[in-house]
Amino acid sequence: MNRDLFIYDSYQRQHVRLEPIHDDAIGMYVCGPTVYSDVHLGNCRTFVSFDVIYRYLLALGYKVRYVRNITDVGHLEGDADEGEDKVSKKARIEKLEPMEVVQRYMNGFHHMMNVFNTLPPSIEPRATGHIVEQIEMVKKILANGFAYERNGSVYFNTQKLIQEREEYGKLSGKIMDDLINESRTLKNQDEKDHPADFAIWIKADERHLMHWPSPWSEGFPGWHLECSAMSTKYLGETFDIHGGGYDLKFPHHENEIAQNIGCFHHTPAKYWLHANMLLLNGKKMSKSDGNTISPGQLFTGESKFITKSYSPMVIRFFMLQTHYRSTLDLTDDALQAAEKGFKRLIEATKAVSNLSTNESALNTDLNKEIDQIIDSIYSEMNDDFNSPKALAAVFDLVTRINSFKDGHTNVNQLSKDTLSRLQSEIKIWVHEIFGLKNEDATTSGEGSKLNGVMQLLIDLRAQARAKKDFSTSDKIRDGLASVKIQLKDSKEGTSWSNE
RNA sequence: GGUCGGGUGGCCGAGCGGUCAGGCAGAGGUCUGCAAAACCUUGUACAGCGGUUCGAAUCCGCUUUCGACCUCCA
Repeated sequence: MNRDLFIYDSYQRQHVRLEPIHDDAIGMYVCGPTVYSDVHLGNCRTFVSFDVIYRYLLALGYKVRYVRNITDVGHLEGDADEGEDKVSKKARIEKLEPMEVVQRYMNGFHHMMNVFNTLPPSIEPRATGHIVEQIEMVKKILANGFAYERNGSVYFNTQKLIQEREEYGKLSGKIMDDLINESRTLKNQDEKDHPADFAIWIKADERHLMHWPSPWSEGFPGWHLECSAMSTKYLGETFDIHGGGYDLKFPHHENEIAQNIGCFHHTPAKYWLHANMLLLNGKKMSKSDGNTISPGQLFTGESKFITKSYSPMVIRFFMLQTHYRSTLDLTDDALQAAEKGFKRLIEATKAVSNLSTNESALNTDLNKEIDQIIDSIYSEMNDDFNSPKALAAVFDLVTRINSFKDGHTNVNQLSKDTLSRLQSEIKIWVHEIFGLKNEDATTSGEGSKLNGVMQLLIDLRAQARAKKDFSTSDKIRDGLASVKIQLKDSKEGTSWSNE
């Protein structure tokens, strides 16, 4: 197994070789969603990106513990620490229990992750289930002198961290002097010693529906604290990979690093990975100016930004055609192109199973070429999970498979070993690593019935064609076309596919 | 205003010092009863202006433009 994997670490700002802390096991923490509304399509891209990373690490034979949290308390509205808790607010407005809000949107999130065929994480901890751990962490940070209490709330002392460790701001590229000086004029009315300080425990006012007892007040944990507490609990004080969206770099990840240093005197993760944003027609998605589209709208086609509906796997394929660290521009044209490309990929993945060789025309050069292409898929992916390049190599195989299938290239040039490697590797890549599944219904019970019906029609049409009864054969083909089933004639007979 | 990251052919997107990205669309061809599918061949590119280099899409500087985060303003 080729584990010569290089990744781009946002913290060091360079490509580095992935060297896990423990030889065969990797701990990976990815910041999950705050469940106070429907999943955003941009979130889906982030989680699909990390899903492919997770799947690839598994394919390399690593034992991966993938922890992705659910934020169900503590994420406040607005920038400041005095905003209202997002979940709490939604619950108040809709007159629901906070946990009803959480459950509803968490279910929706899980459903969408399933629709996009992402693997569930190994552990999916919730912030509200780890209040005790968070309180313990606040105690430690206080004991270490990196936090102070004001009227029942506890704040992290960023200035002390800057002075003693020259650390705060490193991940996000903030300049410490700016953090010290520029923000000094703002919001002096609150109880923090310094505007850059942030709350790790917040005293609940009467509006807050969710609160817990603590040594400082009846309150709730700050948003950033949950990730520090839960990653430590499940992955240890130091683990391999910490991931999340680019927009979480500051303040969320920066504050997380601060908390871990304040508590354990070192940063939590060896490597930081950040997935880039999804744009719509060249602009960021924003609900306020209407430049937004939901996964549901994509699947139904009900949006002014698209001309038709697109299936989840087409969207997933579309996402994989771009590197996870690049912004991705969603447009109708691009989706249409992705749809056709995806279809060709899936058709070839199915067709490869039917190939067989008798080795009567062995061609060592060709066998070597196929082997090299397969190896290159791995080496492309080893370059910071370069899925677009890996896909390009897979398409090289697609062309060759189709050529064998049509008889343009003699399949008997292949050795049995090469063919079986080709057959298994393309399925590993398409289905297991890229997580793309065949969306045809042919594998289900109804599907196999349909297969029988289709075979009958194909046979009848073949008979008609043999008798040069083209009006009958065309009637069958056109009739099927009108229900979106396409017939494809080839030397080896007729096959069919949806759309 | 600050920090960081981008501007690649008709569209989306890799590449980041010298060699083919890839997908989709376009053109020509093969196969086919006709189609479709598939295969083969093929054109058009690196925001602009300077500089470094034997050689730059790739490095440096400036200009312009876009995005993210922060800030400001509301």
